[in-house]
Amino acid sequence: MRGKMEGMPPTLPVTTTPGTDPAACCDPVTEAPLTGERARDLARTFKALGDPTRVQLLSIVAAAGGGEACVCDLTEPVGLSQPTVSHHLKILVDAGMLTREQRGRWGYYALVPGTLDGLANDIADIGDTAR
Amino acid sequence: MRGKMEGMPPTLPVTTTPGTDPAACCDPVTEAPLTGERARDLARTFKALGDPTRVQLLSIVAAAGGGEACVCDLTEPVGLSQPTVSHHLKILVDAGMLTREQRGRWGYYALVPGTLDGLANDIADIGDTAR
DNA sequence: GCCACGCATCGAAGTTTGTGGATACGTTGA
DNA sequence: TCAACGTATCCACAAACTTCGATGCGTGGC
Repeated sequence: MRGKMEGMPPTLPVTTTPGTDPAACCDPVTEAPLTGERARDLARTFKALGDPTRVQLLSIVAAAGGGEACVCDLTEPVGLSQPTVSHHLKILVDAGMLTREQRGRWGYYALVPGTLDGLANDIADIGDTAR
Repeated sequence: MRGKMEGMPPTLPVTTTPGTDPAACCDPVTEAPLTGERARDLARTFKALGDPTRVQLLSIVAAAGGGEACVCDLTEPVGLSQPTVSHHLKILVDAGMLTREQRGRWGYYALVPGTLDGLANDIADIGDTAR
């Protein structure tokens, strides 16, 4: 399918480079937009942020004094059990957005410096492709 | 729990405002970081981007000539069936990141202008809270 | 009026995810 | 040495997600 040449594209301005087959319904992908691997990496990060609890945890850690927080200060704001909070924190650590450091009895979570800015840039880049 | 005052915070610089109970393991949340509702909204957007296929679709649409693409040009790059691609596109539309317009026989998908930049700013804001 | 086409929707199967109770592990204080 | 504490891990279960084949709906050409 998609190989017939009956209907022509209606009103499209067609910015395609001359010589391209005009039989398609619209311009095919002009430039390679994102490799599959890059898309997978980005999606992995987005999935880690795809839960309200984790977004909240991340922002709490970011807003905490000293830039770090322990689990005991995180369970109450999100209103979930301690195992569940630990689970979410592990996902954020595995995604490379938080670090965990054990000091004495407590485990402290802190933001990994560049990741949020880097992610913001990646998102803006996708938008810039459209121009 | 978390109300005992036995173990004291080890080496924390403690930037807390004086008068705060120093018995906690670390500074509690100093400033309200993100309302639950805001976190939910953000997470909803992130979840929409939490699939490699959707990230790829978004970037293909962004990179397409004219800033829009029809389903017939999207199924092949992602290597999935047409119903599945339609499903992913619907999720992106519901998330407010794409628009769908029917012109003649074809349905065209295009980026919603401000959303990606807005999302990039939101992410950067969370990071800015930390520092 | 009929058929071909592009695409959305429906139904179903398999997988992943969120959640909490129970429990194990390392640390601290007695 | 032992008990209490802070957390991570294990287990189980319900809910949500991804995927595709089948089907329905609107548009366009004959």
